[in-house]
Amino acid sequence: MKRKVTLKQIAKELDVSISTVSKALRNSVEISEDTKQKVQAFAKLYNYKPNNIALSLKNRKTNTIGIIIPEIVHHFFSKVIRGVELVANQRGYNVIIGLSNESFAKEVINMEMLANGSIDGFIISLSKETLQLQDYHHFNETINQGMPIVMFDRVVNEIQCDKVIVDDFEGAKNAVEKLIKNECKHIALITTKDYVSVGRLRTQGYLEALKTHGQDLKAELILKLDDNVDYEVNLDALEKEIEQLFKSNSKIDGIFAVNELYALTAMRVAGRLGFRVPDDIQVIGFTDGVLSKHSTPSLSTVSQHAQLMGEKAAGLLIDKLENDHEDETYQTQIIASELIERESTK
Amino acid sequence: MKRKVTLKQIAKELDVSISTVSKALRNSVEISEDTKQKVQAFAKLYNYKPNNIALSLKNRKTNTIGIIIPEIVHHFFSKVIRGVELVANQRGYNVIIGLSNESFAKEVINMEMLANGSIDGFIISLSKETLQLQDYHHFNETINQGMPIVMFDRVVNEIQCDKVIVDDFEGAKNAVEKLIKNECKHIALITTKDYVSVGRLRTQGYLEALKTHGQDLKAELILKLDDNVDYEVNLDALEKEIEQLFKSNSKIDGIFAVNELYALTAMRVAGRLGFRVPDDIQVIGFTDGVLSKHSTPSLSTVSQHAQLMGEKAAGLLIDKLENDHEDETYQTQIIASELIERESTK
DNA sequence: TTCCGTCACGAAAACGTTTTCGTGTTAAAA
DNA sequence: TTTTAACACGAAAACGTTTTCGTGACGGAA
Repeated sequence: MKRKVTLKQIAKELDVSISTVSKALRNSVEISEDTKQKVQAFAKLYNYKPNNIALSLKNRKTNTIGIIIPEIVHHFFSKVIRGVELVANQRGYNVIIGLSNESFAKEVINMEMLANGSIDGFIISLSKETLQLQDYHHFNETINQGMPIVMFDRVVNEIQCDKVIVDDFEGAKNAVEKLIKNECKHIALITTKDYVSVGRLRTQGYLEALKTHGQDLKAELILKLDDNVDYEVNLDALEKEIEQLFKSNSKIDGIFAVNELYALTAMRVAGRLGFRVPDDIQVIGFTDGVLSKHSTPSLSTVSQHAQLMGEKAAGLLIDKLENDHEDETYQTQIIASELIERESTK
Repeated sequence: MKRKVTLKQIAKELDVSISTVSKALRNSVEISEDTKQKVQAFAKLYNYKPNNIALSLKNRKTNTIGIIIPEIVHHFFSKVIRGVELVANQRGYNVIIGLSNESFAKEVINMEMLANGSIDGFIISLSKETLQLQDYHHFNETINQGMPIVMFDRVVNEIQCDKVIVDDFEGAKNAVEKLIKNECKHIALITTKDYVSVGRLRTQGYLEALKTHGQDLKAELILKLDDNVDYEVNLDALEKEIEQLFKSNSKIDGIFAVNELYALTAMRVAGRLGFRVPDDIQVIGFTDGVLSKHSTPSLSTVSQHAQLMGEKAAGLLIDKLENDHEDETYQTQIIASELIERESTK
């Protein structure tokens, strides 16, 4: 077992100073050709690679970015990570992940753990609990210490930083307009409670589309679900809620759901109740998920371009890092969503 | 913008030495109560936290583990990561990710990038290309330098290290036996080419089950797909292959597929060809996926307990790290798979 | 011969810690 | 009064780099 070789060891072996070795390896003009050759050959032989930690300490720069997300077993977030990793790698950065698990406390802990020198900057999507509590001190403190943050998807105005979001409002509006254009007269909305910013915006998009096209808003067509319930493990409850929606509104002919699971479950419940999709009821979801593509019928959906969001976020962060934060202005990049039409709409 | 405060700054401010500050903060008996109080109060006020990088350099221990996987937008792998992150966090470690994207070169690059001091050990699942090339030098070099590796799922005998695998053979055998018990007489296998170890083992499980129960093996019932084709983006091609399988074997009444996508697609194709699932054809997949649960009919499947695999892998790695690698023996932990019966089987 | 400039290299500081060892002061013991 | 021990603290090394600055040797110019 050969431990990694250091400059010091090379220096000793070759009977020169550490400085000489370092310079020789970096091809400094200060060092004679002879010595350079000798040192470089030796280094190659022993597969010398500079120690990253030492470099980080010296340069006060880790070339690592931290990404904190609520959940990783989630198509959207894993695609974002892929985007982040892609450009991070291209630009010589590593990616370290922290999962908040939708918990405020874990978000704070994770950030504190990483903020003490382990990384150069953060990419973050807020946990639901943080959104509820509206406690953003940990972000502001981090920013105050000179560590840049880029937020994506679940963002919040109270924090001054770069942001990457999808046009939730427009995306939802387009989706609902599509349903209207397809002659749906009674479009239901399945959404979350308002504290999740994206849910709120998508709800507003729905409202706006109705308003624009002169459909009146019927409160009984809106189902607001408690997003704290994990319907992924509690599917029955979700189905009951949706079934209730159908039963008290027999004329529903269109559904816009703010995420994939809601949309899919709505389709299934509709089918069970004897409705045909898309003939009787058309459905559009909001997501980057894998379910939409593979369900039968496949689900029309508003794609968020998650990977692109990750790429943009990483790009923004690294730009800021390499400009030495000199740019004190913050930008919000909006990624255009895209309506992907599949079998659940006409 | 207040930069993070260091020991040196505290020392200067309080007019004591750096050593004194360090000791005071660690509650050393060498320091008087008075001084301790003063220092600790000051540190708290300025929110002093030791710099991780400096600690890493000093202790030659980063408390970070690297996980290298072929793909992150994948239910199985993201669940593994969740498991890894869970126990890593519990035990005070961070997790840094590298994506090989199924490429040998990227796997090597990623490992080299991390092996130079950034992490204490690796958790890895091999890329397909690595499995094909059978070039494992980067693993052996890493291990030789004293950095422990734990492999999971896609492992290989040539590398001496701890491993965590699922009982692919048994899992497949059980699944096929379930089909046999449910009176399937013509069970087809949809699998990958043999270089992916897990595909090979599952295939063997299928063969073994047939043999045990006296069914003869019909080569035309086995569909070996080229796993290099990304059928996720090339669904049509996959459907065609499977359709071909059905058409040339009209008596198929059971299907065992080595992953979720194959199983799901088989169900869909079967449906299109007029077969009813599970009445005419029963289907079992192999996966930890989300598709199985939400498809209609929902898919019976062999669960791999991905998160548990991640937890075990992290546990093994950290154990080895904290025993100072003194334990020179390697173990292979086998996670029992579990047949989850849903609607696609009787 | 003297001076100066170039060449090739080494010493040392710095990044932020922890820890070992040394040392000056004070109080108690002889 | 002298010796000793406890106490409280500081200096310095170490982790592995990079970089600035200093310096001795040597050759050429004056």
